[in-house]
Amino acid sequence: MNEKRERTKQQILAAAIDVFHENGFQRTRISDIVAKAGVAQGTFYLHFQSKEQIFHHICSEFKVLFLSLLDDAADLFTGASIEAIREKLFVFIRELITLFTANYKMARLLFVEGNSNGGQFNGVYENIYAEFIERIGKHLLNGKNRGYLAFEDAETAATFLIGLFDSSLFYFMRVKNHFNIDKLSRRMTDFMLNGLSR
Amino acid sequence: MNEKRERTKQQILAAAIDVFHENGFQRTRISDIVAKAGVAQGTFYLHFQSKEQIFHHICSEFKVLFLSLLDDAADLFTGASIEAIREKLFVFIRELITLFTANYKMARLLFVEGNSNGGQFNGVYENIYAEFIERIGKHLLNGKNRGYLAFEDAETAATFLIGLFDSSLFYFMRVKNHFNIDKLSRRMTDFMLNGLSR
Amino acid sequence: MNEKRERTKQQILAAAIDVFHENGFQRTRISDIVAKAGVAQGTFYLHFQSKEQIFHHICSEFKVLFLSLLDDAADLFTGASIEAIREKLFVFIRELITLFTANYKMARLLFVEGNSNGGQFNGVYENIYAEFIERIGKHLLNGKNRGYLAFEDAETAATFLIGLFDSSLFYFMRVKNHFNIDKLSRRMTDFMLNGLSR
Amino acid sequence: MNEKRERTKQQILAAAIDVFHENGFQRTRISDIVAKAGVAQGTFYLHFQSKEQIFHHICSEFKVLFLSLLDDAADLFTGASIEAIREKLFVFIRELITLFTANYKMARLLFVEGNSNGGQFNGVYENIYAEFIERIGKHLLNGKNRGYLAFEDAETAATFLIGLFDSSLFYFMRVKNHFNIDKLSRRMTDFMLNGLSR
DNA sequence: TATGAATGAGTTTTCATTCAT
DNA sequence: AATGAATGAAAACTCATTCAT
Repeated sequence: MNEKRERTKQQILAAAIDVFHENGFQRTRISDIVAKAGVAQGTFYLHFQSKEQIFHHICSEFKVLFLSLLDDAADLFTGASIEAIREKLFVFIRELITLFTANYKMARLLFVEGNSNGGQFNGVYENIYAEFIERIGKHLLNGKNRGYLAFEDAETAATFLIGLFDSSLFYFMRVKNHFNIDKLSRRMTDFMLNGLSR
Repeated sequence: MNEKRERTKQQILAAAIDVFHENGFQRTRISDIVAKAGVAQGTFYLHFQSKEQIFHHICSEFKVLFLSLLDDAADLFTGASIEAIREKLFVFIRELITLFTANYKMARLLFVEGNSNGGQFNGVYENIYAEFIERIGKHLLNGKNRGYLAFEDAETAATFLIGLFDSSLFYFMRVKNHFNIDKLSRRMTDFMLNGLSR
Repeated sequence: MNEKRERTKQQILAAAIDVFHENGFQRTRISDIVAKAGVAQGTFYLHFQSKEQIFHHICSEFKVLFLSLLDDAADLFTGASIEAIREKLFVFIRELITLFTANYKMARLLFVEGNSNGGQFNGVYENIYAEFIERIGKHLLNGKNRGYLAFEDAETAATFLIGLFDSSLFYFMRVKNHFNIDKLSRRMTDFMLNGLSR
Repeated sequence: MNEKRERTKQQILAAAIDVFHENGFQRTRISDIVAKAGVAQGTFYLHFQSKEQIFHHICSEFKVLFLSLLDDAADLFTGASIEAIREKLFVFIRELITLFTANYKMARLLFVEGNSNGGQFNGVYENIYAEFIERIGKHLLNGKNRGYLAFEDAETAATFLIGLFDSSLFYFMRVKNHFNIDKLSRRMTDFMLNGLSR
């Protein structure tokens, strides 16, 4: 019984991600979600309180995945040599890209849809973006202190890296059906490390 | 007479930019716009055909400003020396940032709001973004051919530059009340050129 | 087994009386009733056919108690002396008030909730009210024929007595936490008999 | 223009009184009101905020009429003789009955519908009922002090009078198509004054 | 040209009732 | 007999757009 309930909830979630991605938050109707999920209108409200709430739920789900990846990157820009650092950064970026591509729709909901819409979901977005920048900024300082990196201001540098990462990644995911993750990760890594060298 | 009409239209446009920026496209009501503009509900439709149309109008207005700047940058990455290129790039970026900050709300409507919302305005956005990438990509090839720049794929490199530019610029405009345009332009220029060096 | 079933039904009934009284018929949800009764949603429909039906059931339950009291009052206003009549009336009124206070919520559902709500339950209410007036009217005629009472029209007089009784009793039950039943019965009796004297 | 707006509002109000009276508050739909008023659904919301609000509005309208009648009765039970008092009371009751019959539907909404519905509108009802009782109670004390009336407790006596008045009046208005206002007023007056004599 | 009252289609949400377990 | 998940019809309310003045 409980298992079936959970299955229904997952159906609704999956359908919601799809139609939110397709039509945007505002333009998707609950009726779109339930139609795609194959359940009745009222069933939606057994599992979620409102359209807003399910959107938050989806964003939070991706946020957890994303932040756990950030946690694993604690010693980014800390290594025995610039080549060791390059390798670590490459692995990290590849993991990030893999996460984003595997959850493209969710990622886009949080990072793009969440960023617009006149403040309605800016809380979630700004919160996670600030976290992203702060952590990368800290790691960058490590690299600078060890003499591997050169930049004037950590926040600015972090913003450059992250901006480059998210904006171009979403571009590729949007316009290319498939792209070589390894190659893109490598190019990003090189561009970033070059950008932060003297 | 005609002058008064024009003034009314400008009032509506200015109000629309404000409330679109504040509440997002979907959540702004025509009644919000006309209230802020100080005109009657019906007056809106004497000047614009629909909510969609005024949004497009605003985006187009910024698009014109933006593309004319791009036109001026025809010989970007073409110069007598790397330092000459650096200076040209710096000037170009500073002009871009100046344009974006002077028209922050319009810029954000086009680049952020236009990017989300499930395809409703993706036409405008994707169109201008593609143009941006294509032109920068061409300029980059010039720079590569002359031996000033090193990268494997022009589209990828252009995407990096533009992603870095727009994503981080919007971040600064959103979270900082004021920031030093010169300094930011300089740092971006350096980061970009370093990123594109061997 | 059958005993347990009956207990469940009583739980639902008790809960229904409470929440109907608290929120009114329309505003109580079946989910409120079952929540208070501590049973599942579906269980309600094993015992009652609908929300209307349980409301009717409750009203009928009180109606039975009420009419049996009326039956006992067959020889009201029939007595050896005005003082004997006064005593009989006093006892009758006291019994009525006792019944109403002991079943305040049910009484209010029938007499107040049943009187409003645009005809939905007016059948039950009007039926019992008409019965009330008719019987009291008949008793009053007895009293008049024997020369104990004076009034022009029995229906009018009965309406006065009953109106006075029900309206003021509900007022006291609503605004006073406790009140002296004996005293109120005595005052009502005196007021009524005085009102019906020359 | 403004006049037409007002006319529309009055149409909606009249329709609302009708359908509230016919179906009760909960069971009337906005669509019923606007259908009867001959306007569109949205027009309702140009004039009233919600179903609750228009109900309050209607009750308040009657409340004003009612309280102004109460104001005029300041010297009730104050007179040169019991017969003078009887005449004053008769006039007052006749005015009240006239007001109630002329505005039967509104009166019933406030005094009956407002009394039930599980507390949703009890505020309005209880407020006006308490006012009624308090004022009549004060007048009664005057009559008692001058030796014209006899009763133990003014609140109880007032409650009797008012209960008799409202409950029986609504009964007559409900079951009789027409009734003689003068005759009913006279009978009520006599019953009340007799009821309050030794 | 400007006004603002009116329109009515469209969407969310609620909740009595059903039914598989 | 009891459960509680699922249903879907019904209703309030919003708001872009129209149109008479």
